[in-house]
Amino acid sequence: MTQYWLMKSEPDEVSIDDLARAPKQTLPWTGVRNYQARNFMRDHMRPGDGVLFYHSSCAEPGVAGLAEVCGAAYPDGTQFDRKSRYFDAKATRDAPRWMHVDVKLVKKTRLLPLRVMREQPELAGMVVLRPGNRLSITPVQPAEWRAVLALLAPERG
DNA sequence: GCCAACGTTGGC
DNA sequence: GCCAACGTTGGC
Repeated sequence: MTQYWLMKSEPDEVSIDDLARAPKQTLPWTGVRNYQARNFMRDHMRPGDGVLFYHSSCAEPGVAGLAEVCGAAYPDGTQFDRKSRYFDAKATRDAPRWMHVDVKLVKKTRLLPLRVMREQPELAGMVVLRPGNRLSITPVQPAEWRAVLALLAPERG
């Protein structure tokens, strides 16, 4: 059964346009260094799961597009790379600590600002909107997914 | 740049 | 295993 997720990315690092320009419009979701977020990718994501691609830590945070999970989780190469800011000295090839999935663009949408999302009663329960939430990957309920898609529908301008 | 929230680390 | 200190996230 398809599940839905919200995945945060800083557009200065990886934006929805970067995803659109990537080969096969697919990028590996590297650099996650939080166990809960890793566990979502490793244990719960399935190919075809829906992803809200969210821009964070920027002038206008919000949902910038739709994407989907493609493939199962596999070890994050950056944990072994001494030159990477994501290097993890405690990770080994035999016992990798950090796993990630690949994410493929479905479509870039107009921006749905966080500010607008907060105004929607049907989105009030979204994990990402909870005060103090810092988790970079959060589950999205089917009803929340449908509500976001409705808010992004072109006829709503 | 501020600061609240919260995850991680490490001493005990 | 507790918990204080510290670092990071991320909206504002």
